[in-house]
Amino acid sequence: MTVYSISDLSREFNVTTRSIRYYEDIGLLSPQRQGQTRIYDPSDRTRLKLILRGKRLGLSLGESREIIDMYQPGKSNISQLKTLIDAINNQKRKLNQKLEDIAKLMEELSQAETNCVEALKISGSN
Amino acid sequence: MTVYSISDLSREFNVTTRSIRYYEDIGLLSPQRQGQTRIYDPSDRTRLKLILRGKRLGLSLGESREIIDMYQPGKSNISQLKTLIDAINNQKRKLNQKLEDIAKLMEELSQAETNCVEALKISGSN
DNA sequence: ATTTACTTTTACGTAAACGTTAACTTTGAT
DNA sequence: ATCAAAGTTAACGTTTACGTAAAAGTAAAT
Repeated sequence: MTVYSISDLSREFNVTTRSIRYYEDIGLLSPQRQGQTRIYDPSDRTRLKLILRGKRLGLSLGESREIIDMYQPGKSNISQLKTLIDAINNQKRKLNQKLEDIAKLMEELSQAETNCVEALKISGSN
Repeated sequence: MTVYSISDLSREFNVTTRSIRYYEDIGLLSPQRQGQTRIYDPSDRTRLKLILRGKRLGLSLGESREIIDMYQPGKSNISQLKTLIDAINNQKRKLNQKLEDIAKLMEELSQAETNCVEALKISGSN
């Protein structure tokens, strides 16, 4: 069974140990302890990965928490499940908006790049 | 020539006037004045739209500024143009990372949704 | 044994991006 | 004329997500 120290994860994902402990403070992680020392297992590592992916997408830690919680429905009754499905579709809508935004930005950047290249040509250099 | 008041834009894009004035404070907008009152033209409106799109993508206001600046190369010499092209491609790389992240998240959410629907079926309801 | 590297808790500090009064002016409507 | 709605500046407050010591425990290596 693989385990990780806090600096293992810190190095692998290029985050400070301060951040990792902070994620624990707000309940996003809860590693085992060996005495005082934190011991992370693969599932902790996965959660951290999800948190960081969320960050890259501009999610707040709170939003990431919501999404991560969607993966473990736990002991849910029917109305809870329905609520969850709604929440999931909500997230999907937001993500689709982001896809749209990215597509537009990409196109505009390509246009800007073309303009630059043209300007370079005109200036007669390479 | 169309112009907008601050509350016009506030309503249209669902941001507070405080935010719009803040964007001006940090130099992202610079509307004309009619006496004290701010008057926004279509290009101001476009810039605001770009800022807000950046926010949805999780960009900081500084990052949005950088990108917006890419659209008006201004009076640039050759080495500046080359630097700009590099910067553009850098942004594109980041955006591709985001696309990847979103694709994974989407898939996982779909999986989570399927699990929910299955759980609902098993519980015999609809 | 002691240096070195890693870990811990505690706590104050900080940058970004606004929120929230307050106190005041301007302007269109009645 | 005056009242309400919208605009202004100025300034302090707040939340999020950590940064940055400080002081101390632990474990492996020399």
